Amino acid sequence: MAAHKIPVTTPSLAEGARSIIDAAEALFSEKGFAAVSLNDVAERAGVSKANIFHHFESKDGLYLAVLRSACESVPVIHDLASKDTPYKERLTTFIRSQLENMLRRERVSRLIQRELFEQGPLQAKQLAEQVFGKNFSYLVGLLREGQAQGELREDIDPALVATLLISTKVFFFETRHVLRHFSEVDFADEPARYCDMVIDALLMGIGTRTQPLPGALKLPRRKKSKEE
Amino acid sequence: MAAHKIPVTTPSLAEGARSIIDAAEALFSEKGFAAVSLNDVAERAGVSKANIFHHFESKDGLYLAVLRSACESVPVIHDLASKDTPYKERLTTFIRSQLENMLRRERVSRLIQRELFEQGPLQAKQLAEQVFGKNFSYLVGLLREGQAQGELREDIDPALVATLLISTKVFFFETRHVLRHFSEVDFADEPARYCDMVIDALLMGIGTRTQPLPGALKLPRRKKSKEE
DNA sequence: ATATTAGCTGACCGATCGGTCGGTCAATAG
DNA sequence: CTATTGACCGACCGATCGGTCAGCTAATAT
Repeated sequence: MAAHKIPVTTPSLAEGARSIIDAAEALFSEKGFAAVSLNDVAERAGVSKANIFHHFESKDGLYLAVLRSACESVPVIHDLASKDTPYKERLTTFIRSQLENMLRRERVSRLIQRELFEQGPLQAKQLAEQVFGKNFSYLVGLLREGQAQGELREDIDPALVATLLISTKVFFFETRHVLRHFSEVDFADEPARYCDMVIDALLMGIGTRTQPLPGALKLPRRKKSKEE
Repeated sequence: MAAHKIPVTTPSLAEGARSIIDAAEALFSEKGFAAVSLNDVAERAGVSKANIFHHFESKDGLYLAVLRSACESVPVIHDLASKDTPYKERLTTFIRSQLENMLRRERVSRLIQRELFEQGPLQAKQLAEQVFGKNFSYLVGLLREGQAQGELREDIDPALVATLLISTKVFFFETRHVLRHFSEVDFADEPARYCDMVIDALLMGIGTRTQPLPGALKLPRRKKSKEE
């Protein structure tokens, strides 16, 4: 009886403000900041435009709030498996779940991604960079661990591999609709398989084995060269 | 005497129109379509706003013209070396020159990239996809060649590797200013070295060699596993 | 010499932009 | 009961938006 019809006027974030943020998030992530008018937001949220200014001080303020909410909602990447899980599997699971998260929460991802690529109001950019950086650093750590366990080449920069993996993930997310049109591509709708293939190629290498030593770096391998 | 003071009223594309396209290209690539007003464009081009409508039928028309000019200006990727050049070198040169081109022509690149990521006025998107697709297909061909010559694993999808390489290149271009802030990254200002490292890692693989056969695919490699 | 055309402009248009203001309404506090 | 407060709204503001229009000028065609 005590808890069956609470009016709940202010459920932690006004409810009214939430509907505005939701609407704004959808619109901003679709069309970008400049292309969205506050009339659009108000209409979509089902409130008056004046109400937006009651909850947020300006359009920029609203955008910042939206981005803040988006960044908070990005799931923190957690260590996924025990140490004795095969390293390749750990890496695959990690990348896979990251890509899956991006695809599942497309609006948020696009929002952050755009902020990363374009130059926005500094404060917003810092938010996005923070999320991205956390992601990046964790992956670098995971790769270092792989090196320490002797499963990854020691002579390779973990930051490079992290960049490579993340770029692959982001690029897939951003261009899968374009890739779908290409006759050469058959993985545009299979993110999991895509991740598997990428990690497989990266771990094994795409080159046929001609030199056994993994330590050989940079020396210009020349084979079947007729010159000189 | 015959060719030293020609008035050249219409040097193939109006000159006036060119200055408008130049200004628009700069602004659109910086801030995106919606955030640029025709007043900005007119001011930057040093013409009246009405003059823009004399040369182009609308803001969308101007944007399309800008994008068209940008796409045309993208250098066609040409076969770079003779067949007996070491394959790794050919690949490296190719990716390097592509990234260098992107960096050198930043405005154009950003314009096309944005069109690829965001959804624009269909016609514009098709233009960008065409440029991207040409790029992509050529790279796939180059990789197939590598397979035929026996320098690349046969059991790997060339389209996957092409996606991986292009994503790497694009991602570097888009986020180098962000990467620069990361303590783990020391290659944010060295595109050429970055390309070398990526190709090295990709060709050799980042994993330590545990199974000699390049034909072995997908079987879950387990080493030092205590389970079971 | 005259008509036509292209390049270009300032003045102007209705619509929409981000933002303000005065006020209504319901809930809570005293 | 009244006072206060926060959520909410319609009406409105000046500025700017994309776009139009009448007209000027200089080159070309006839």
